[in-house]
Amino acid sequence: MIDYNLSDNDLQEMARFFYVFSDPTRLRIILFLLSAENDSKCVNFIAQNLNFNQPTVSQQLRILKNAGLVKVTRDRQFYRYAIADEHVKKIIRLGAAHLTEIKGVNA
Amino acid sequence: MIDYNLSDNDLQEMARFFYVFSDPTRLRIILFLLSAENDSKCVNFIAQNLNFNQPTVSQQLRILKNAGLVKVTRDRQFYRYAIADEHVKKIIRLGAAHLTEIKGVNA
DNA sequence: TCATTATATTCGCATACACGAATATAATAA
DNA sequence: TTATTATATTCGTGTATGCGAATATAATGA
Repeated sequence: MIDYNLSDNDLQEMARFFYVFSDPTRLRIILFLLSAENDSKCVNFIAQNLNFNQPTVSQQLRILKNAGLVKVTRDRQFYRYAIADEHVKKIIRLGAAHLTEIKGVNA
Repeated sequence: MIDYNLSDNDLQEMARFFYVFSDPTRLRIILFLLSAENDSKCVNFIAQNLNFNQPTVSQQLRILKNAGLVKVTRDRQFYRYAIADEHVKKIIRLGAAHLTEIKGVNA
């Protein structure tokens, strides 16, 4: 089922994929985008709602875009971002499951 | 289903969880441990098979242990490591799925 | 006890990263 | 055209990280 002999290249790509989810700021943005998956959100809206600086949001969205996890649509002078990969939700669910498990053990 | 309002603390823990999977060396070790899940493997065996230095393997195993993803058992002077969290396999499968999807798009 | 083996730990270094200030770009509006 | 708005990009800085050399620790064996 699992390929245990991935190439160095594949391994690097996989690591790069998980890297995207290894930062709290990016996770916060991802969760925000997931929270209303239907309507995409522009940069300043995200920044204001999550209390981040605009460049911070812009930079993290670029990382998400390069990883193919968000898609951008242009609406006049706005860039609207939305989650583009269905794996994102699954990954977040796994992360949350791990969280509750850890918590359950310590509680 | 998904909690979109996680605390900063939870977010940090989740990020820390995904961070573990964001390095090719750690992924290689994880895959190797998963490849024969039943018998746990000692450090030098892993190092020799994967062609890594012993301290490198030791350090990465410590990260995996601190994250609660591997368990250690002592066998004489050997420390034997094995995957301890069932989420690991699911995460790897998701990463592999993302890989093949990316490849499929570019092929 | 002394040597060997297995593993962990420390340390230094090169690299990657996140972020905010400043700036650039681009579209809209007056 | 000029001002404003939205976003991207650049740059500097502090911090985290991975790794290998060297060393420490601990168990076994002679």
